[in-house]
Amino acid sequence: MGRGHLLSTPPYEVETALKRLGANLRTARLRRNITLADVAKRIGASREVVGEAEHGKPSTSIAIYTALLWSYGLVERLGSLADPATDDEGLRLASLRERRNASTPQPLDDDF
Amino acid sequence: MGRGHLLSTPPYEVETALKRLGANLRTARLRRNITLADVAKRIGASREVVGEAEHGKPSTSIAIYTALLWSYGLVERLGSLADPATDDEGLRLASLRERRNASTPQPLDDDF
DNA sequence: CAAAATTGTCGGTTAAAATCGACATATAAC
DNA sequence: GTTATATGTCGATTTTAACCGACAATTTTG
Repeated sequence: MGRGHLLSTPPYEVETALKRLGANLRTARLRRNITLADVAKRIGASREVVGEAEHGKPSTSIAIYTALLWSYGLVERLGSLADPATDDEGLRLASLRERRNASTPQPLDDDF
Repeated sequence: MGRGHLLSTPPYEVETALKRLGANLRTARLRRNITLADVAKRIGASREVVGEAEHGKPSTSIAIYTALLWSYGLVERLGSLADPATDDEGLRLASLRERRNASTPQPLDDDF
């Protein structure tokens, strides 16, 4: 995956935010009294990657993190992360001039 | 990466949550009137992966998503995603019995 | 209309993510 | 103490994410 300049050494704020998220996920799991192996099986991933996510590993896929949120019933919060309605800076800029929608050549319904 | 059962076909709720997050990230970028190439260079990633993140690709690393939030000044919201203080289900369970630490199972101190 | 800018896509390369098995080290329970 | 459970770590393998360059398709601008 390339020499992953971002993946290996992310900005400090990114690193700390991920560590905090990982710690929160661990707390959520322990409160629910389930093991790494249990939740890993439930989301269809290996036990290792779940442990790495709980440590805030930056190069771990967002699917792992999101599936953990989902298994704890917290996934709907993800969609409000960059919610345009609460993006104050964006709202301010949008009120000045909304940049017309960028190119989207073909629907191409991406299903990864 | 293994046959990535989760990465290729995540739960429906996970998929939709990621697509919504990606769309929000795109809106945030367009409002700020910057290009994919600009933000990619700013976070130290390739233009492609940023575009993929804006499509909600599950197998993309969380570092990309988080760096985008960071570049838009929204990264602090990530840490509150699974915030133990607002995890109602977790709080309810924690009030019953906290699994971590809390050794010495309190041999039943029913006073009176 | 054409030119410019933005975004999408393709082929090829490289580094590493994710998996599995087995074992070591906590941690909790007996 | 001992046993059982949970988590961390290691090596090896397979899959592929992320990179780069170039080009195609799209949208915006003049």
